[in-house]
Amino acid sequence: MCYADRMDSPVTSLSTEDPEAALREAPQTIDAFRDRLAELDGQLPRRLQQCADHIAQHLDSIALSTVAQVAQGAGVPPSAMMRFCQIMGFSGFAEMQRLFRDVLSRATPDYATRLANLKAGGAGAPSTLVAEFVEAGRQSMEALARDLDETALDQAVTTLSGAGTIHLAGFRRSFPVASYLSYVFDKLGVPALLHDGVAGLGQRSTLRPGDALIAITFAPYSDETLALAAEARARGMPVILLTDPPATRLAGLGDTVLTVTEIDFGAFRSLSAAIALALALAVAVAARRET
Amino acid sequence: MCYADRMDSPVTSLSTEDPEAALREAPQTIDAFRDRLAELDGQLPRRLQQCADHIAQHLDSIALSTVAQVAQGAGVPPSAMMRFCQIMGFSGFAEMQRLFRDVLSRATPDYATRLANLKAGGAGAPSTLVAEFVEAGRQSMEALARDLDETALDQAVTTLSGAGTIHLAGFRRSFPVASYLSYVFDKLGVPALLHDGVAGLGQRSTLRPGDALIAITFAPYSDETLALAAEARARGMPVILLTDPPATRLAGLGDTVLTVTEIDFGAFRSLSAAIALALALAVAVAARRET
DNA sequence: GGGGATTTGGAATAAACGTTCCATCGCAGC
DNA sequence: GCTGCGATGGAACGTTTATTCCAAATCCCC
Repeated sequence: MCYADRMDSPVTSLSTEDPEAALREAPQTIDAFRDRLAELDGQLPRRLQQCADHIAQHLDSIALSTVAQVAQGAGVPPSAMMRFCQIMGFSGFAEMQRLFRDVLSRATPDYATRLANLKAGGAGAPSTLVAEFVEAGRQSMEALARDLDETALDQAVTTLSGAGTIHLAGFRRSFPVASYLSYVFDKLGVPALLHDGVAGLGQRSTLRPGDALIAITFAPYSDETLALAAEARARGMPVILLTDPPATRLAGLGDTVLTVTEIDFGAFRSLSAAIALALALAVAVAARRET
Repeated sequence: MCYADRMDSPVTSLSTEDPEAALREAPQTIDAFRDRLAELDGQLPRRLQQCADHIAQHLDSIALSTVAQVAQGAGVPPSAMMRFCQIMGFSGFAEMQRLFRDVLSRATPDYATRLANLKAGGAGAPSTLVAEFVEAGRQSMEALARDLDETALDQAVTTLSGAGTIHLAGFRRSFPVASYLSYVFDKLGVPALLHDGVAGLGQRSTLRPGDALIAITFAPYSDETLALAAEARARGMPVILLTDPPATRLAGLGDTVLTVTEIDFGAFRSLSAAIALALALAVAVAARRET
């Protein structure tokens, strides 16, 4: 099947003085690790390919698992996993694991301790609140990375990069996101219009053919935003909805629905994830417009 | 096996029927762990106190270290560390470590993998941007937790909870933060006024004795915000500055200076940390006002 | 279909690590 | 100063975990 050893068959035989393939240095960073993984992909025997596939999808688990566990996860005997580690350039599993452990421990130098100390300030103390919001924000970020719908995002970028003016709608809780988008689009030179509802004046007449709308609203949804989205749709404009899951009630309102799971603390949400997604959207649109 | 006899063996060798100290169950969460640590503090023999002190300040390192390493860090022989684990209620170091490992692995289920996958989408791809902004936001959050000046925060809360109306100033990049604060204060029933600069109208006349100002501005600082802060000070109002470090240029402008290190990606910042801090500030102020 | 080479799985081995035990030490009360 | 008790440190032990090795299986090429 994938025995491609007619092509100079490099890789596995680290034996002699093969100048081309042998003597791989062990990856020093996670990125280098992934590069090596990609490079090896497709030219490995079956069991080793299983190792590679499984590891590629469970990078995190390496730091805290034993060979036996990782091997079982990949459906191979431990010895196969050992071979795989050596092919990757490490002396063995232990050395490979050290790479991931180092990253993990450097990622949180004293973060957890500090957070715990802040929390220990006592219920209601300002520093405790900061800790809680930091925690919520961090979790929101992770949820965003985990649950992002790349297809929907790509679609949104495509739609928006082809639009004339980009209209921005977001009230109440969502207004900060909308206003930041407005700022960012302005800096990037993308025509965008923030519907801010000042003085109760509508700006509906600015919705023109060829434009698009980004509507940002979280449950309980804002009537103004929904109305604006409906109006835009009625005029045949594409609508990008940025909301929280499940977006069932809004399904008919947007051509593209982007969802972010924002972890609340108390009654307030951090907006971190929504802003990060909005920012990425804006920069991607600007980049595609320029080309 | 060690988990089995945890059930029937009454924990450590703390004598027999001591009703006060004995029969400790092992902490199941990090918070419970810290509680137990605090409870034990001061009533331990010298070496064990050393263990407690060191561990309290290096909670993170437990998950990825061996007994020998932790013991060496605390300056005690491994056996002392073992005794400490048992006094904490665990069967041994392994069981204690499991608590921290579980937390660590649950904290990042597949986060790192997912991030790496997103990044691998190729430079400029929307998902790559999301990954970058998520990373930036997460780092900002950690920086906030690490560098928070609790004294300044407490001072700000005290000042604001005694104020009449709270004025909010933040333009351009800082406007989303200010507007969110405005929303939150409103929901919390705290009188607050957002200086939004609509139509170039000033709102300076609303600055009244007994009020306070929260001015949010990041380098390069916005002139409007600085001017408003100066005006407020001239009228004898307390000014809370929310800015990025170093705030040297602003030192004379605010009675209390709160700094957040926001990690940028490209030319844009996530605002996550600023919003988290602002949110905590608002909730703390509201809580103190009610009492 | 047979020969040579590679791959595979599991058993054997080695290392690391956690845990326990006991002799020694230090200290408080008598 | 002696006695008793807890604390201490290090060495010994047992378990877990990584690693190696080799015989059997598989595959490719001729």
